[in-house]
Amino acid sequence: MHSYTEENYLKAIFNLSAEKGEVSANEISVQLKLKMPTVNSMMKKLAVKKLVHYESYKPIKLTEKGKKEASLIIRKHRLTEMFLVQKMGFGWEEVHEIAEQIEHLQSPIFFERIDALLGYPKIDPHGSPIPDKTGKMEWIKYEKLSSCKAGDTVRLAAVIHTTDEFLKFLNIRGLQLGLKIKIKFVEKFDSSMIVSYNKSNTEMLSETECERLLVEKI
Amino acid sequence: MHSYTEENYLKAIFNLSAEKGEVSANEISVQLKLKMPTVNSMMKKLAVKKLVHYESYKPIKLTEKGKKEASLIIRKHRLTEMFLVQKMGFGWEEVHEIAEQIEHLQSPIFFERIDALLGYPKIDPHGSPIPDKTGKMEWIKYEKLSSCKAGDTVRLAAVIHTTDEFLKFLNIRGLQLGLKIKIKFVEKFDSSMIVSYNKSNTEMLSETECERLLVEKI
DNA sequence: GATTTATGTTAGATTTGTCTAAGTTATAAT
DNA sequence: ATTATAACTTAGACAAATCTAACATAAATC
Repeated sequence: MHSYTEENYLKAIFNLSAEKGEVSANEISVQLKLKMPTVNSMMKKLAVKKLVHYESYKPIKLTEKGKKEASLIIRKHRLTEMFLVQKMGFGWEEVHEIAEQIEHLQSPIFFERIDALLGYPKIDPHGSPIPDKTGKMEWIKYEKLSSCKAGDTVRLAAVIHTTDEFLKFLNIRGLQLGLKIKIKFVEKFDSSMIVSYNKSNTEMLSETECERLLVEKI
Repeated sequence: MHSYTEENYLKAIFNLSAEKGEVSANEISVQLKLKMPTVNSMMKKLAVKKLVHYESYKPIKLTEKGKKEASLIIRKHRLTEMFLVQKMGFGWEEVHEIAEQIEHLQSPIFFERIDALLGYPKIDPHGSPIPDKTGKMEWIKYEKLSSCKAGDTVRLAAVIHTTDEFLKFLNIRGLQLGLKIKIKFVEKFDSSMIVSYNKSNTEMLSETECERLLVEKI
């Protein structure tokens, strides 16, 4: 179908344009660690294949076709991450790199089997939604922890902008999805929070950290 | 390390030269479905990398380094096949194609985990030995079923020159590794055999089929 | 509004892995 | 032993994906 390389572009564009619906060529080049002319020529190629809307000097958007293709790759990525955690005993901080490779496998039966063995999961180990077979994906509307107030009690639902380091940071503090967290205090000048959970733990979380934690109010 | 393409050449050369210790460029081109000049230029490249011994108009041999690299890819392939069968419920006829892709993953922890989850298996689902981490592999010296005589009782130990079709053929007849088989009769003119197993089954196996079944005498 | 800076584009080179066409060497057949 | 066939090599072309250098446009700043 599409090359490994094209798939990586589609995924990058999808992720980078998640909020605004469009990306600059520059952002893509930073994300994929490629030079701008490389991105430029790939955009022309993807435009010919009707995967992106591309006009000179304008931001890049995925077409409907492009979005679907990207979603299906992300589906494979997230199913794989879930399988690695649930069935192979990996930590949530170990799975990204492996899934980056497995997501490109061309084998519908392989991913169908993973899906079935996992019981058709709706979210991945980081709380991100897994697109369905048609490429549809729905983000449940969680709040950022950073937007909560002192006194709120919330449940940790997802981690965004995950890096191995941040996930290890959460591991050390015993912070995992589903955990009930009580916000004790919000520092005025830097928006850091004092939170408690698991009956005994009390921790300070910086604003950056709170921006990356999605929660649902209880 | 080495490219996906180079890995496929190494594996092909390893498999094709298993018996004689050397291969012709022509055999490689047939195996990989590539034209001869393509193979020729790759041989020069692999020779520069000290992975093969190559001299004009002479058969191709893997160097020790080349053998080790090839064995480690085959190790990943066979571990993967075992995992797909034992842990994911695939049939032995379904796993080759998937393992062909997974064998190229660059992730030592992934294959170490597979190995551990399987309990460090020594053979794959088709009875082929799995090389160890240093690339060493030992074929237990099985006999071909075709070399056995009427009256012999044997245990099915491995299937060689496997194709999906042949494995499905065995599935239909309930022939699986470990099975005790009694040779009832050997037809003189075509070397086909009448065998019985599982108390009730009696089947005729052609010479070609018997050549592909490795057994140990009981 | 003019100028500087950041972003985007074009042109052309490079690497990898493939091909076809043409020529060379070895092997098989008469 | 000569010839015919099969196997191998060389030369040169091509596509994919990358790069650098030079140029063009848009955005930001003064």
